[in-house]
Amino acid sequence: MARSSTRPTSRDVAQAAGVSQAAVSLVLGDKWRGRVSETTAQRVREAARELGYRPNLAARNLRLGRTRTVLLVVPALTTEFFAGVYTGAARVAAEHGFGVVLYPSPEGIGPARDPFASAQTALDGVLASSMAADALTAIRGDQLPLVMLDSDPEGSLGAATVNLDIGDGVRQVADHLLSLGHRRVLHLAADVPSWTFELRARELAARMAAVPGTQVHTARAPISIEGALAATETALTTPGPRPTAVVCDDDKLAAGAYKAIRRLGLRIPDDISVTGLDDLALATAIDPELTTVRLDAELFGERGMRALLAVLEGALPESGDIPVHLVVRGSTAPPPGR
Amino acid sequence: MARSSTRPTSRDVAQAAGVSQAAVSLVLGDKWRGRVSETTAQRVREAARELGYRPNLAARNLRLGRTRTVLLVVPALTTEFFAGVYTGAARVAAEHGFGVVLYPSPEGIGPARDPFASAQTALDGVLASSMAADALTAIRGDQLPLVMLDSDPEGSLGAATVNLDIGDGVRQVADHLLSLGHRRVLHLAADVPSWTFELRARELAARMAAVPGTQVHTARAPISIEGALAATETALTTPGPRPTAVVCDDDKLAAGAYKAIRRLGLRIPDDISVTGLDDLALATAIDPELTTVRLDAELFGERGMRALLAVLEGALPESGDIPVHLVVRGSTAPPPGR
DNA sequence: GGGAGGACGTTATACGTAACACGTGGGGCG
DNA sequence: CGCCCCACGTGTTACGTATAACGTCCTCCC
Repeated sequence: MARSSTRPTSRDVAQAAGVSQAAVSLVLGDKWRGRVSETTAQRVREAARELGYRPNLAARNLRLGRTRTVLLVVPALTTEFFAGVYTGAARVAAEHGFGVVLYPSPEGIGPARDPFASAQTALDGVLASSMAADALTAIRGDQLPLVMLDSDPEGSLGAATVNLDIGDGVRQVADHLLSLGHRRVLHLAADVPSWTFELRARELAARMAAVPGTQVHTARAPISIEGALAATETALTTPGPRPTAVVCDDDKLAAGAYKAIRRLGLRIPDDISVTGLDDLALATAIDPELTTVRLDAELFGERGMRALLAVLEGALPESGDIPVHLVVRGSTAPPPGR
Repeated sequence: MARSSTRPTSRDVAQAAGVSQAAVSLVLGDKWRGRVSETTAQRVREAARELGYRPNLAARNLRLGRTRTVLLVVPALTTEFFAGVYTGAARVAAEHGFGVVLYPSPEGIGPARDPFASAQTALDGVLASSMAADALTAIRGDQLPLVMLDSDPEGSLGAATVNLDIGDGVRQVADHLLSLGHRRVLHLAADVPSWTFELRARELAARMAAVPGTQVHTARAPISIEGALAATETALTTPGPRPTAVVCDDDKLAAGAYKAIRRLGLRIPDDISVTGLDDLALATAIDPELTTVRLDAELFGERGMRALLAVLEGALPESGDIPVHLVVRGSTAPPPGR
């Protein structure tokens, strides 16, 4: 119990199982056929699981002089293109027992920083987006210092959290539309179970409800242009008074909404206003340019990293949400007949 | 000389400098103030440089029980948003002497694969995009097995290369426009010194020249919507007969061209056709949808990785360019008056 | 009944680095 | 003149793992 502060080694496992360290290595390395009895192997595996043993990769790499790891150098991370490159490469690598580590040649970080400085690996800590939920259990298993990005403060596993003030962004959108005179709004929501999207729905509904006579209908769509197109088209052709504005959970959904609206022969923003959230390049590529909420992703990353570094030093991370700002462009206007 | 096949260790450096291994560690670790004379330190640094010494990170990490490396978990790599997150995080981390390794929670790679399997680090090999040129010198310094992605076969440092058949893509674009009847074309070129962009210009010019009476003018723009907008507007308002088609080096440039054309009061494709290259989500978000060349990024990644694995096994990598396909959408039509 | 060999493990070692704990002269100071 | 301490290093160790090289029994067969 006294040594619970340090990670268990194969020697600890050996002691717990009453065997030598070598035996542990053999069993866990799957090299024990005919060298260790089934029952002993069982006992070793049990002990390893109980102690939460994870091999020290630095030691293994040193011993083997090999890492089964490959570096993928890409020009930057800003392109969807290289996202696909990574996906394909990682799949094949995984099939061969290799890992892939990304080194996105950073534009903001001085010229030609040594790629290998980024690869010292085995980890000191983790900065995790709450949307990568399935990876979190594995992370917690390692008891590594953890900082969450944009996570439900209640459900963040006790880890420190850095959040964008998305709730305020949604309120800004609502206020903007209300002040233009909109009262019937369609919320095009991302069909993804995530705290951040629930927050958006909640805040939008609450803010609109503060003004008498407002209505918010909701349509759900997967985060893709086609999905948003279909959902929007369905929602806008439903009988009853048509919404005068569509509030989208992100810019990509808004791009889909544009296509649906255009397909119905309506004009943006004359017949119907549209808002997004993210302020991607996409927002200014489409016509008219999209009124949206700008999220300062770089600042978000900076703050997250600062928090993690603070945790690593035993200090208390800076708190407070990161402010976001509404960017008004050409996709919003007063509702027709006003 | 005989041991030139294996990487030099700090002990090799020590021997070359006529000091102990400990001294080397002190000098290179910058902990020698008042412990080692300036002249001796000089000698050690000299020897290290001469031997091309690089510390073994696995050994260092093992010794220190610490890695100064942090993991950033993101939902996927497909969002520009998290690209910004990475940039900001990496900048701050670098300021603190930390590296960042990306673990893009892979959608295609089975559920919740252990993030730490990807982090075995120190590298066996490198898969490098030719666009990350500034990083390449550092890579070569380590003599790691290397496979280049989309690189000039002549200038790839002797490394194996996996290429998309961009040249053929450009030829398909040219043939498409020619068969529609276009004869005056504006080439909106990426203002980036890179083999792949030179190739596009060369192939386009060659293919168009095969038909008598064709003209290709060139405008250069940085790869951004605003840059492309400005360059296109300038090019289209130049005196003389206006081009009937704009061939863009990628989809983002095409989005900028759209805005310039619209600003000039022209219609796509009635007055002028536009083509892109990449087939990003952007291509179907804009109106009309963009005729472009689809690059199979995932396949590209797969082929690259396969090649690298082959090199690591001492085998000969599969050769042959990866085919690409023209996707005809609504942005191209016969030229006006035809 | 004796030796060979399989079943089951163990002991010992090396990977390359960082840093603690020691030397060892020589010069300054009392 | 004697002592101490500083300048300049060196010897040694440990980090945690994988694996080669050894034991032991016990069984089985001649």
